[in-house]
Amino acid sequence: MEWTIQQVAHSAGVSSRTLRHYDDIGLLPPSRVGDNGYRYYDAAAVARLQRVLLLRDLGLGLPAIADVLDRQQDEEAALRNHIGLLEAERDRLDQRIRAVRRTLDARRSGRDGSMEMMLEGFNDPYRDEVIARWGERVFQESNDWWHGKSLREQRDWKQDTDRLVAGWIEAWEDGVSPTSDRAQAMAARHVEWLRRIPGTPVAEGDRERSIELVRGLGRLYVEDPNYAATYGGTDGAVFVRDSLDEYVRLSM
Amino acid sequence: MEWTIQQVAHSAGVSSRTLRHYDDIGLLPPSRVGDNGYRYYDAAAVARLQRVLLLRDLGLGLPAIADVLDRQQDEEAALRNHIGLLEAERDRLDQRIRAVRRTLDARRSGRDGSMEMMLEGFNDPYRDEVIARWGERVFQESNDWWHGKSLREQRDWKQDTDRLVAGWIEAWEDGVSPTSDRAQAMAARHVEWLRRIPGTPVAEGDRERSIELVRGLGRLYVEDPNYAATYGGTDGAVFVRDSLDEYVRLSM
DNA sequence: GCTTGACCCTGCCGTAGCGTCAACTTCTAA
DNA sequence: TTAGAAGTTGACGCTACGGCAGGGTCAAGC
Repeated sequence: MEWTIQQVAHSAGVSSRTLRHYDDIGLLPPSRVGDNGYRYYDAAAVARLQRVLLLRDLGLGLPAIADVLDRQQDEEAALRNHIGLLEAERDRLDQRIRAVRRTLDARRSGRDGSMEMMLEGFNDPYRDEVIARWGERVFQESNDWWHGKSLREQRDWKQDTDRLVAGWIEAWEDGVSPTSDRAQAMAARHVEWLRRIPGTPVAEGDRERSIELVRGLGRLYVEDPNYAATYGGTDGAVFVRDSLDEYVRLSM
Repeated sequence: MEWTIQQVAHSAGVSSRTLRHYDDIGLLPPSRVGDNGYRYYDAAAVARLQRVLLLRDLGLGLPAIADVLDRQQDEEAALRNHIGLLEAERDRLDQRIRAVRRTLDARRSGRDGSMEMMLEGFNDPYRDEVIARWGERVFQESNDWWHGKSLREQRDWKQDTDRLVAGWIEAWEDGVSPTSDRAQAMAARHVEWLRRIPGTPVAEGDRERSIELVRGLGRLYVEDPNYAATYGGTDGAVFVRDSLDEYVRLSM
C-alpha cells in the first residue's frame, strides 16, 4: 500500500509543501518516485513521518530530528539537551519581560528615556541634589566619567544597573529579610557597583564617607519617588535601605 | 560634529553592517551621505540610534521600533503590547517544556514512542488489561475508533490528552485539594474526554457503568506504574484518583 | 480523442536581523 | 607613491516552510 503526497499530507495534517521540504532536506524521502517525478509514500515512510511530527511538536529542529532518527543519536540525551535550550530561552524571556516592565514603570512614573539612561549615575538630572549631598567634586568626576563613556559602555553600564535593580526586586518579591544572606549579597553587589563610579568615596577607599554615602543612598531611595519606583515602590526601597544599613553595620 | 560609520558603530557596540542595514530599511538613515557614498552621522542621528538600541534591547522588532520613533506610536502602548507578546511566548515555552519533560519521563519509565502515542486510549498495548476489566466490546470499539483516525486526528487527540494530563499535574503541583473547584473542574474535563471515546459506557450514557469505569481508572492510574508516571508519580496519581472519586460522589 | 479539473512537479521569493564573503573604490599616513 | 585601513554595493546564508508562477500528468466524461 502506498499513498500520494496529498493523501499523506492530508492524513497527517501538514501541507504537501512541507513533505516536499522534508524530501529536499533529506529528512523524509518518499519510498518511491515515479517516472513522472511523483512522490509515493509507503507505510514505513508514514511511520517515519509520524515520528518526525512527534518530535517536531516537542519543538526540536529538523536537523536535530534527523540526528535522532538516523544516527540513532540517543533520543533521551537529545530531549534532555533540548529541555536545557528551552529553559535557557524561557529564562531569557523572563529577564526581558522584567526589563520591559521596569521600563514601563519608569515611563509611568514620569522619567523619560534619557533620564532613565543615566538615572543610576550621579548625573545631570540630579545635579543640584548630588552636589548638595556629596559635593561638587563628586558630581564633576562621576559626571565626566559618565559622559566620557562610549555609547556601548553606557549601555553596558545600564544593563549592569538593570540587573542590580532586578536582583533587589526579585529578592524583595521572594520575601527574604534584609538580614538574610541573599539581601546581604545584594548589598555587597550594590557597594561593588558604587566602587565602579569614580568620584565616590567608595571608589576612593574613604571608609567613613563611604558609609555615609551608602546609608544616604538608602534614605534617598526611600524618599525620592523616582528612586522608590525604581525599586518597585516605597516598600521595595525600604527593603533596600534596610539591607544596606545592615550591610554597613556588619561588613563595612 | 559628525562621525563615520565605523566610529559610530564602535562607540555603540554594533557592527557597521548593522548600521547599513538600518539605513537600508529606513530605520536610521545617516544625516549626510558624501559624494563618495560614505555615510556620516551627526549628533541627532546618534541620539536616534541610542533610542533604537534601547528599544531593541527590550526585544522589540525593528518595524515596531520604527513605528514608535516615527509615527509617535505611543511608546507605552507599544511596550505594553510587547509585554503581552512576550508573555504569550513564555507561556508557550512553558507548555513545551512540560510536554518534553513528560515525554522524557515516559521514555524513562519504559514506554516507547508508539506506546506513548496511544497510551491514553484503550489500545493494543493494553488489550488484555482492557478486555479483562471492561470487556471485549469496549476494546474493539475504541480500538477501531483509534485506528480509524487519520494521523492528524491521532495527533490532535494526543495533544488534547497531553493538555488534560498537564492540567492534572499543574493542579497537583499547585497543591490544590481533590475537593477544590479546580480539581473538580479537571475531573469534569477528564470525564468529557472519556465521553469522546466510543465504546466506553460514558460515551453510551450508561451511568452505572460509567461510575464504575471512572473509579476503576483512578485505581488503574495509581496501581500501574506507567500511568502513575504519566501523572507525575504515585502521589500525583493518587490526587487524580481522589479527585475523580470526589467527582463521582458529587456530580455523577 | 479531447476537454476539464484535480493533482503533481520544479524553481524562486519572502520571512528577521544581520554575518560573512567578494569585488571594488577611497581615504590616510608614511 | 603606495600600502593598508575603511568605505561602498551586491548577494548568499540561516528556520521552516507559505505562496506564488509556469507547466506536466492523471482520471473521468463526452
